[in-house]
Amino acid sequence: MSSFELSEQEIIRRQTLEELIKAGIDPYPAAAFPVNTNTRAILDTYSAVENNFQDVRIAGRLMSKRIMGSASFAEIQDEKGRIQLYLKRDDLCPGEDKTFYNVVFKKLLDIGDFIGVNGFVFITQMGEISIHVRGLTLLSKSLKPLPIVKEKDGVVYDAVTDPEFRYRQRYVDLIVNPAVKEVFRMRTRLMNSLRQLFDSRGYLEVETPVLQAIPGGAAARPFVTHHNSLDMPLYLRIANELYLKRLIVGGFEGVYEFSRDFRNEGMDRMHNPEFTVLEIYVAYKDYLWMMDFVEEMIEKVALDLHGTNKIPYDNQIIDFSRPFKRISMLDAIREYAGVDIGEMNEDGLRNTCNSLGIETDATMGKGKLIDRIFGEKVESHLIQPTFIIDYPVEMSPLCKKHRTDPRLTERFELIVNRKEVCNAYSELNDPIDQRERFQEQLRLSEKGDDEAMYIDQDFLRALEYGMPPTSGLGVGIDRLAMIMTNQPSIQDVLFFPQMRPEKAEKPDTKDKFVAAGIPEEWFPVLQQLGYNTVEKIKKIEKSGKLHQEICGFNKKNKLNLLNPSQEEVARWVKGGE
RNA sequence: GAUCCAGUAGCUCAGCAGGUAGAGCACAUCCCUUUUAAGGAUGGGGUCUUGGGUUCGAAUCCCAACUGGAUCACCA
Repeated sequence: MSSFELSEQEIIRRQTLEELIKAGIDPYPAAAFPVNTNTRAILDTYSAVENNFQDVRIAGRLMSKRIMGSASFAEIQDEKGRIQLYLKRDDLCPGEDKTFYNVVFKKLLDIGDFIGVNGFVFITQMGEISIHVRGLTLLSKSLKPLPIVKEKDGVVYDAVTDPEFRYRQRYVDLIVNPAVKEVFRMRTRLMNSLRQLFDSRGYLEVETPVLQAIPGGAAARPFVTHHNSLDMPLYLRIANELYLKRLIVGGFEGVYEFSRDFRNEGMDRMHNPEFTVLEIYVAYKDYLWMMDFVEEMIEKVALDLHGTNKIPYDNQIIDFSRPFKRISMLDAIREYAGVDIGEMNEDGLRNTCNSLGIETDATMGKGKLIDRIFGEKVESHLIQPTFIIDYPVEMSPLCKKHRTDPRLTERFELIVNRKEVCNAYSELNDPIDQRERFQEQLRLSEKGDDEAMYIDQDFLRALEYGMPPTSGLGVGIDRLAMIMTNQPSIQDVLFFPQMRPEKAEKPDTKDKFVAAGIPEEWFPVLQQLGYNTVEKIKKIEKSGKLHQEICGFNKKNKLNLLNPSQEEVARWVKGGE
C-alpha cells in the first residue's frame, strides 16, 4: 500500500475526526492535562483496605475497548504500563444527554487515541485493579490503526515480529511491544552506571571532535565528508583515542567520553555504521590496573542492572564474578589452535594460516595474520569473560611495548560471548617509538592495507611535550548492552539502526497532471489505477489500453464521468510536447 | 560480496501436484446491556513485493530485480 493511498480504516478515522470536530470536540487540544500519578504507581501501591488513589488523573493511549452496553471496559497505556478503565454511561453522562458515552466514547474514540481520565481506583469482580472513570478528555486523535497485540497469562498473541517493520517504525514497536522499552531503559542505566563509577573517581567527562582531519586511533575505513569553506575533506571519527590522550598531555589525569564512532564497513548482527564506544584514559596507571578496573566496572554494571553477576544470554549464563580468566594471546593460540607462533616471522605466519585453512592475502602484515588466526581459532571458544593479554607489537601501533618482552605490547581485550567488548593498553607515550610505529603503518598502507593508520603529526607533537604513563580503555557500549539485555542483534539495542531507505515513490500532484494536459476529473481515477506520476503515463506504449482501463473504471465505479476519446488519451500519453 | 530463506488484508499467518484468493484479530453495521487475548450475527477490505517468461489459465512453476532475515566473508 503506497503511503498516499488511505486504507479503509484510515478513511474511517478521518471521518470520525470530522465528526468529533462537528460535535465540538477539539481532536488536538492545546491545553495541558496535568496528571497526578501513573499506571505503575497505581498497580504497585493501590490497596483496597487503605482505599487510596480515590482521585487520580492519568493520561495515555487507549489500547483496547470492550463495550458492554451501558458499561465499558478499556485499557489505557502510559509510559509505565497499562491499566484497565471502567466506564459507566450514567457516570460519564449524569444528565439526560448520553451523547458523550453513546457517540463520543463508543464510536468516535479509537485504539491509539491519547486520552486523559480522572476517577477513582477499585478492584473489579475479576480481581483486576481498575480506574472507575468520572471524566474523560480526548488529548490527541490517532489516524493510523495500530497493530493489536494481545496477551493473556503471559502468552502474547499476534505480536509484531517482522524485523523490518520493527526497526523502520520503532515508534510502533515501542507502543505495542512493551519489552522493547525495557531494553532501552537498561541501556541508559548501563551508561549511567558507568558514568557514576567514573565520576566517583573524579574522572572528567569530556567531548572531542567528531569531524576530524585525520581519522586516527583505530584501524578502520572512515566516512569522508567535505568542509566547504575550508575546502578540505573531513572524516567522521573512527575513535577518539588520540584526542583523549592529548587531554592527558594537557594535564587532566582522568578523562572519559561516550563517543559515537563511525566506520564505513559491513553491517550485520554485530556491526552498525555508527556505534557507541566509551573511552577512558587514566594517568599514572598501567594495563594491569585497568584490568582490575574493568572487572570492577563490569561487575558493577551487572549488579546495577540485574542485582546479580550471573547474566542469562542466549540460553547460557555469563558469569561476571571477579576475577575473569586471563590468558596471553600466544598461549591462547597455542591452546586453541595448537600452534606456537611466538618466534614466527611473516612468512612463517602466512604458512601457518594456510595450514590452518585461513585465507590470507599479500596486503596482510604480521599483525593482521596473527589477528586472523586468533579470530578464526580462538575467539569462538570464549563465551565466559576472558582477558586476552599481551598482543604482538605489530597488532597494536598505539600501545606501549611489554615491560619484559619487546615483541609484545601491554594490551588486553575482554572477550565475552565470542566478541570483543573491551580493548585497553598501557598507552604508548614514547614519541620516538610512536613515530616508528606510524611509519610501519604507512608501509602497510602502501602495501594496500586500507585500514592502516594515518600519521597524526599533531598527536606526535603532543607526545613530544611528554605524556605521563597512562592506561586507556575502550568499551563497545552496544555490545555490552546486547549482553546485559540479552538481545541477539545490535539492531535491538539501537533505537534507529541503519536501514536502506524505504523506496518512496513520490506521486505527482494534481497540478502536475493538469499541466500535462490531463483533465482534473481523471486525476483520482489515474491515481487509483496506479498511474501516480505523469512520468508513468508517458511511458505507456499503447494509449488504447489506458483508454480502456479508465473507461472501465468509470463504468465499474459508476463515476458518471464523460469518457474521453481515444485520441484525447493518446495526447495524454504523448504529452503536450 | 557469496549462499540460503522469506515477502498474500492494518497485524499474525494459511493456501503452492497451476483452475474465480482464506482464517483469527482489527474495522463497519446490527443484536446483546453483559467483563478479561474471545458475547453473537452480518459485512467491507487484497494489482498475492515488482517486472518478465512458460501456460488456455500463475499467489502457486521458471528467470531477474527490490526489500528484509539467516549463515559465511569483510570488520586491528
